[in-house]
Amino acid sequence: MSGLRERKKEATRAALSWAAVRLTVERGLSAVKVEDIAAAVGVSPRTYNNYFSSKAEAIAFRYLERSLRLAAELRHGPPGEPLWEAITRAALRQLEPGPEVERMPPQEPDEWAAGVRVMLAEPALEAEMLRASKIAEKELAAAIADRTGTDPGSDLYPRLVAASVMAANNVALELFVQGGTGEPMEVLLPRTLRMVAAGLPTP
Amino acid sequence: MSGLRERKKEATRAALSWAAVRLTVERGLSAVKVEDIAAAVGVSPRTYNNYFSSKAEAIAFRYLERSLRLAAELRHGPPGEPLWEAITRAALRQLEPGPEVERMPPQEPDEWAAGVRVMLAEPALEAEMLRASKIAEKELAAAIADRTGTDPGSDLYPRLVAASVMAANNVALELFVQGGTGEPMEVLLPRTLRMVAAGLPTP
DNA sequence: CGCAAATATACGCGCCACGCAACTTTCCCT
DNA sequence: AGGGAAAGTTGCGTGGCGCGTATATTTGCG
Repeated sequence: MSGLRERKKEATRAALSWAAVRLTVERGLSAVKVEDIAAAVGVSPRTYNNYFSSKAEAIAFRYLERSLRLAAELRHGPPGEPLWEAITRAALRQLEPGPEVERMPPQEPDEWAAGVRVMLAEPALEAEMLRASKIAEKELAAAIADRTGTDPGSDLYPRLVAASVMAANNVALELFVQGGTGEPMEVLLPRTLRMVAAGLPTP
Repeated sequence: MSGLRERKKEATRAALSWAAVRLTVERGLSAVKVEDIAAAVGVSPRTYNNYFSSKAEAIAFRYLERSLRLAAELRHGPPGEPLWEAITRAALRQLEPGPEVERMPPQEPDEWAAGVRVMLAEPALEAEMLRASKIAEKELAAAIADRTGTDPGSDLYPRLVAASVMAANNVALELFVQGGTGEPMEVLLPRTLRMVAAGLPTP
């Protein structure tokens, strides 16, 4: 599992993904060629395609990884904890910056945030992010099914909870990057989760 | 709005979309070239690209249209109706086959259903369907905001409700096409909607 | 009936996903 | 430790696709 091979592979994948994000934020998606991303990491363009089958997939990979951590956290928590508390804790935990952030200190936070907004507006990106969401949702449904003793193949409950959690997550994230209110994710996310957990009666 | 021009355009778009679906169900996505779709409708390949920028988009268009009807139904219903009743009614209304179905009588329902399953398994398709979902979700959020007097730009409520409704819709649809239980959409959908509306406590 | 605008088509270019066949690196077993 | 198997990397080549541009054709409107 943690042989030299696997670790090197993951390092290359992360490097490619990160390079793709950085270049896209700097120049815009269409101005970045696959060749550029590969060159930035020091591999051949062909190798790039062994890791990611499109530019969008490389960029969305970072989001996918973070989303998958939600399900992983849920599995590794204390089994006795009430479901929704465990979910909220796992969701908050996923917000903590991973070890990859320290590699790229954002020197110009404002400019970078603007670039990210432009990046997320790309339709191709949007589709790939949603796909990542759905992959994570499947993992999450499996984890919830484990916890609640339901069957993800035939029961509605785990799927619905997983879908609702991702919905809450995405709504909070949207509102955050859109920056309407200045509230941080640590505030928005628990609020949306509480709302979907409690139900959504007309206010 | 309903000039000859517009209607012809919509007819061409629908024909292209439908041809794309039919050919894909018959042969599989990669075996269908854009040229084939254009030829089946009788327009040039370049014209095809004026309507849809990818094969996936053409296929997902039918799903998009149906999903958008949900928001439209919600707007055209009686304004006094309680929100969740209106939503449920609109969601069920959207299931009724549109006028386009009568044009293509499915001669072999079983074979066709199998083809649809294969089609939906394509990753590129999945991404496009999700994108369509999100477009519809935005419309739905706007409609809900109208009804409840909230602001879709800054309030969590309409976005969360819209996201939850689409989540319920998609979960029901997944379970239906996957065919685990033999229950029809008319049963699954109200159930998932009731669940997300009432909240999702641990069972 | 004729002009303006919108749409369809023809041509062409550059990018990109991917199969194939060598070559190199890592792993595992004795 | 060492050697063969397995996995990863790379170069080459190909076909399809997204799209810009220019031109022809059709529709809408006065």
